[in-house]
Amino acid sequence: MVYYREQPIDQTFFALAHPVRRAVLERLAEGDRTVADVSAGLGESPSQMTKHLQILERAALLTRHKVGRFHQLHFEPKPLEDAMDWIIRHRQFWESKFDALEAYLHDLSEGK
Amino acid sequence: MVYYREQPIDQTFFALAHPVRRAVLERLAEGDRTVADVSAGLGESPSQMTKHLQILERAALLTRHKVGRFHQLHFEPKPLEDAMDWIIRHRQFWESKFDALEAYLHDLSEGK
DNA sequence: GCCATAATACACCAAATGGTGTACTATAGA
DNA sequence: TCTATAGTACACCATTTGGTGTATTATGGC
Repeated sequence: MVYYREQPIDQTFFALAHPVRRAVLERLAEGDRTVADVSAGLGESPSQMTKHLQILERAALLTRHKVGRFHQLHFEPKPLEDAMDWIIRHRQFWESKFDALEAYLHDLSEGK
Repeated sequence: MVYYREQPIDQTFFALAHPVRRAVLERLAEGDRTVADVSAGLGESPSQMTKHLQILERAALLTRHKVGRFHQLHFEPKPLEDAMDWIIRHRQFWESKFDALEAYLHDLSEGK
């Protein structure tokens, strides 16, 4: 039975809350990779990588299809869109971001 | 000693991974509120709300200043900007989303 | 069949989270 | 001062996570 993080967006935000899992997504955003490929240089044990990948899979941020011994991992952007939608819906936040953009454009137009 | 979630953005994404904490932020985005105000109707015990608020505070998503017995909670958008920046940096994702965002901004500017 | 490799499964542990209940601190108001 | 209220602190528990090491499954190449 699953007790915590019942909503899909809970899973999404939680999956993003670890630097190794974000690094995996960054690599997958460039194209499909095997488990060994996305693991390279991250300093994680194979067992721990399996767990990270399961958390990303549970969040529907990646899917996989097996080719022989290899698992080809595929990035799925949909949950990320939903996460971003939640953030964007905070208009007060968005407006403060808009002001910064406006100021940037203003400075740009004055050649600063 | 703190073992997990050392990076600020880890704290941010983790803080967003619970529906009650997101509900608190949604209320605070409308203006400063007391603890009782943001807790109303969420079905959480006072103790648990204290913990949720500490997680949001640790993520720098809220600050507080005390007025008599009341804690005025204040929404801080900066970590949310950083979280959004991380998502945006995934160009593959961003391109698929760009059209929708553009339409959203257009609607916003027309007061819809 | 035999061996190497890709990846997961399982057992184990420390630490953090989600949640409850009770006690405590601080302040407002009568 | 007495009492009610706002909010936190603390103790306690089950579950999950982060992490390690070892075993197992599956496939490919010889």
